[in-house]
Amino acid sequence: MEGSAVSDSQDGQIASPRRAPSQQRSRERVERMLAAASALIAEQGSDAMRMGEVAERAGVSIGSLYQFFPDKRAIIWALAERYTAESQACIAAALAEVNDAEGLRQAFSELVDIYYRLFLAEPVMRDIWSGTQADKALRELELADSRANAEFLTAVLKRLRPSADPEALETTAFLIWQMGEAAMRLAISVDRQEGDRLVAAYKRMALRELLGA
Amino acid sequence: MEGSAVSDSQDGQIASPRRAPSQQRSRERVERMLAAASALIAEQGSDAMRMGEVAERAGVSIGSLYQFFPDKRAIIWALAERYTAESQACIAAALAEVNDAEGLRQAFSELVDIYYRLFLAEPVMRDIWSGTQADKALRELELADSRANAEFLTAVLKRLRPSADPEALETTAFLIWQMGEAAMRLAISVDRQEGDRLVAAYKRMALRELLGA
DNA sequence: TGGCAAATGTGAGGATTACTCACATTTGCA
DNA sequence: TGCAAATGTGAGTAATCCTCACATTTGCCA
Repeated sequence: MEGSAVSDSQDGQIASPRRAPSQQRSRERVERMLAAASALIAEQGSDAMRMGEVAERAGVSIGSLYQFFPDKRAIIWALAERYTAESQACIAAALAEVNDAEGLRQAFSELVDIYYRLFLAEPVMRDIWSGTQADKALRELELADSRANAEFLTAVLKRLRPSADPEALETTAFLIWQMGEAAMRLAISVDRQEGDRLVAAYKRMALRELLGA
Repeated sequence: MEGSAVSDSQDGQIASPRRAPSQQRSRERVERMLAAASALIAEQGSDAMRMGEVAERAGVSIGSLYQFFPDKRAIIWALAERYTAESQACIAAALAEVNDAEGLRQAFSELVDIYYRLFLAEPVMRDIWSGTQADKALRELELADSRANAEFLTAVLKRLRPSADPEALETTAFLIWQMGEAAMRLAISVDRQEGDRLVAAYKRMALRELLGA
């Protein structure tokens, strides 16, 4: 029982694949399952997504689905993980080279715009991040992701303001990041015009905090 | 069929009592149902709350429960509505008399503290606001509540800065309010010390925005 | 190449739970 | 007192997640 590759989701813990697909065939099938889940979430939201429907659309049996995903949340979690990994790389790249205030202003402004467009365009991401508050495992993932992203920001701030209290900078960066996600969620849930204004206001506030020591 | 007091919850719409309790007896029973639900949510969270358990603990049958609440969400919604009504009155009172910058600073600071303590102390409120993102009806309620609260803040800002663009003030107030709720949710999901720092940082940022024109 | 263990595939059925409904009881009122 | 409306009941229905005993396929080695 030890040494098994199995890792079930329990309580609020992370739900990784029940069994890692080792053969080419199963890897392809798992991809089909994820694609089906993604499509269904885009159409109706993750809450309305039925496991039977995912299996049917992926052209596999319900048993196969559960061979690789211990439960429904695990599928959503797997999709969320992909998004976070992608966006984290993007964020790291955008902030890595920033060395002055003007650079930070530009990079941050661009990041906010990218995120906003992503939220507007990606129903799956939107849905998953919405459910983030209710699901413990997803919330952990989002918090971890947010901390990681905030760290890139902290690194920039430490470069720009070496004399400031590092802990305070960390708190500020983390808060700004989380508030950004809150602002985005808010922005996409009101009409487009108000959403744009809200994002612009957030950007202004965040930059004031980041730049105006 | 017209003129009935029935108002079922549909899709993402508001779920009000299926039938308004008109007799003393039923009013007391509805109170017991709400109390039972509240206790169960405090113990295990609204997701784990079972309708059968609510009925049992309230000492009524499952049928009686559904006589007054069209579905599970309606009970949660009813509890949420009480909280929002209470806190809105409190906020309105705190902001009504504010007429200068120093008054705003004090009133806002106090409000943030009150809210933070409330979030820390009230597991039910915490749980309900967490689920707010996933449930359409709850989200509507929270948005409406947030807009109402933001309006009190907007009124103050208009008094303090009569020459500013009113629409911009509204956007700012709404955003600050929503970010506050995000900051609170974040603060209670990390350890207490970091939570305190996050709330303090939020307060500082919000006040800078509110006061420093 | 044959054979075998491990990996993968299957879907009927178990278990849980929100919710319904046909019928019983209680209440307010003329 | 009688009766209609309000209220109360809980076994039963439906929907859905997930399991499990068994079938099939694959990789691998003698």
